[in-house]
Amino acid sequence: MDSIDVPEVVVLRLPLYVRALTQLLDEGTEVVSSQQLGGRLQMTPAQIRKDLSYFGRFGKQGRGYNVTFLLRELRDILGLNGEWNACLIGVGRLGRAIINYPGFAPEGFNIVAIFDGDDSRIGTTVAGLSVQPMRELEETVRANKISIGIVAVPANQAQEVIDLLVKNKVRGILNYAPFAPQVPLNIVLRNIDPVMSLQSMTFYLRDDG
Amino acid sequence: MDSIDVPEVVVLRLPLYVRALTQLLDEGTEVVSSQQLGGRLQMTPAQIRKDLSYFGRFGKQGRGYNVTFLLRELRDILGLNGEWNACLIGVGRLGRAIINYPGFAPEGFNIVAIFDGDDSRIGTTVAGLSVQPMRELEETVRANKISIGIVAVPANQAQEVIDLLVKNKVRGILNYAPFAPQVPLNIVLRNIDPVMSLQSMTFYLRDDG
DNA sequence: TAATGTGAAAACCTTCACAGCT
DNA sequence: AGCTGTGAAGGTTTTCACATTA
Repeated sequence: MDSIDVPEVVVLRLPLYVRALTQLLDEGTEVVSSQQLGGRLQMTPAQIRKDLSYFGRFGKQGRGYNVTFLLRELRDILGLNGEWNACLIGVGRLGRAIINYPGFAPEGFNIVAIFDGDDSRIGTTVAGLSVQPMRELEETVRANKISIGIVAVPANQAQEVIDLLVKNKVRGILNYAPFAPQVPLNIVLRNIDPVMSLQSMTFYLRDDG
Repeated sequence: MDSIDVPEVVVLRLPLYVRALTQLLDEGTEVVSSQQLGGRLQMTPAQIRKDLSYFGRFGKQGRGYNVTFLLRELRDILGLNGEWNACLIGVGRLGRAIINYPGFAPEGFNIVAIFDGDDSRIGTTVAGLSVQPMRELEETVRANKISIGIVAVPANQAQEVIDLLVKNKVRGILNYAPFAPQVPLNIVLRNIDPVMSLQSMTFYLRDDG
């Protein structure tokens, strides 16, 4: 393998390209140049070409990129052509919003099990799934080949939930709890934290910025 | 002013420090070193010291940082010691989840008005606020000094909503719609996009990563 | 002694600019 | 003629390492 040396920032941008290309496809565009793509995404054509060059040569000189082809390649690189099983931990207000979010499934992310530490919620049904107790996590993760854990418990319980996921070989964690998790180096962590987003935004909004 | 030259990455990390310091304060810790803080946040002590040095000299050699003091300073730098008024556009499932999210208000972010383009929703009440039609946005934004717009409409309507916010002098936009918005340079945009987070995560989860 | 604050060095990332292909 | 792919240049960010100070 030679994908060892792709900068992480580049990987973070690939989904953006996937988005833009999907939209272009919907619009019926067959070919796109780095110039045009850059226009949509507000980035330089050179950056797009350089990013793509880490993975291969997808364009045609003088012409640009075939949208369908590039899209398939990028989805392949990101591992998006299969399905991913995820579990959700925490079925409070936030957790229920997450499980009802209609954006995951069409992209191949399936929440196949839900857990909660609160006994009164065990056995209730949310979005067609029965809420399971935490002690069933190990078995369920294994049986369902769950590789992603979505954490939607209160901040003060989130670290122990994350530790449990890690112990059970869940390597990808999407954390919605507003705190800074500690995870081993081999775990892929993504935080969804709107308050933090706002807190850095205000720096630029103060007085006149 | 001399804050002109603070790298954006640094500003993006400040809220993380705010988080960690708040937690330390809760735990009763009075003084913290860059070493300890780095341990919690999984970053190097040098980076923390360098980041802070853009804004002033907050520590004491041989000792570390006074938690209360540093927290207040950082909140000041970020403009978090006052209140911020925001409006929400889109009161579908996602919008309702956002307005019911209990994390905003304690941090000084108040959603004071909600809008929707769908006539059937106008006048209904969500979380104590009456849903207003889009045409009232201009007046409401002005009257309530709204500086942040939270966008929770479907992707295909999001650009026009953002254009409208921009036209009405809303300079900060928190976008939940899964697409790549185009905004003028002076607008501060933050995207909340869990699917994109997952799509870059899977790159590292494929085969053995 | 212990930890900050900071120039300088190293690493990393973006942009340039152009050869080469269609 | 037009656009890609890419070394090299330029710029930015991180890390190092140490003088300095409580």
